[in-house]
Amino acid sequence: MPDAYAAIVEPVLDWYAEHARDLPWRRPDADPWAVLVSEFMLQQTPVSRVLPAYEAWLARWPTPKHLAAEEPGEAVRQWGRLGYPRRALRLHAAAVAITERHSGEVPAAYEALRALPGVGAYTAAAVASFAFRQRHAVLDTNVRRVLARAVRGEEHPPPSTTAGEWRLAESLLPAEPERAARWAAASMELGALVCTARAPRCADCPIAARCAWRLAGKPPGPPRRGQSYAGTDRQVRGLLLAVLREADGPVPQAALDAVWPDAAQRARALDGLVADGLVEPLDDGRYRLPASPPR
DNA sequence: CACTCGTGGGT
DNA sequence: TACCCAAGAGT
Repeated sequence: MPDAYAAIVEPVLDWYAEHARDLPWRRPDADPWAVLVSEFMLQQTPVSRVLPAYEAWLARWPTPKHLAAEEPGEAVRQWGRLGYPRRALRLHAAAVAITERHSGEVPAAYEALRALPGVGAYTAAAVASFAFRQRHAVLDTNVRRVLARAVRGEEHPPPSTTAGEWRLAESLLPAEPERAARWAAASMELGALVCTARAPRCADCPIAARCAWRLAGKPPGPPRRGQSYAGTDRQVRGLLLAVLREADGPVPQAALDAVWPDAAQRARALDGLVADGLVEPLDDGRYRLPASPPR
């Protein structure tokens, strides 16, 4: 494609300068720890629900060392109803690793970030880019959708990230690190605010004139199977963990039995929570949030 | 690679 | 109202 950079990157950067949201983790006082916390919370969770949880978390644990000194169960409790509570456990484990291996400072190197619990390719690139202003391809669901439409002419990106998507993202990366970091945030913001999954606002899009998908008449992509929830183990796990979160201390078996009628599924869900280290069984038959990290 | 893992708001 | 799906990671 001829000069995709000028056709895509520059208009999106200009658009971002006008339309960027004032999010707390983008402000100058957001240090690398704050950025890391925001990225954990934003994994599969909308911004609007993260905002209050982010503020409360950092008020309680302003540095990795503060969190590392706590029991992991306290992280799970503070996580509240953000969903996917294993993230809380991994964020706690990351704080421990940062304290032990990096003197309590969030590392700047991509590989060191990637080695932290709960930090995958996206989060490592995002923290290196947003907190340390480095040059990395930051490929989240928003960017993948923007590129799928604007460049590939398809409504949705593939189910899982492909090598081709990474190649494309890297080919568009501005040479200057600061500019690359701004592009990362800008392309995500465009996907979040304009090039949305459901009802894209093409009239407000800075690259609509060159968007391959729009120019092709917005052909609908193949149907994608939705994630079912009602009646699954995930729902039962959520109900069980909610009881433990809201209790002050250990909870008797009967309190957990009350949340779901199917005893077999209930047992399977509870076993899963124990296996994940989210719940600790006591010798007296009661259960509690974990007091010590799983080794 | 396919599957699992929470929760709640938007359409 | 019933879906759809949201700054993914780990297995």
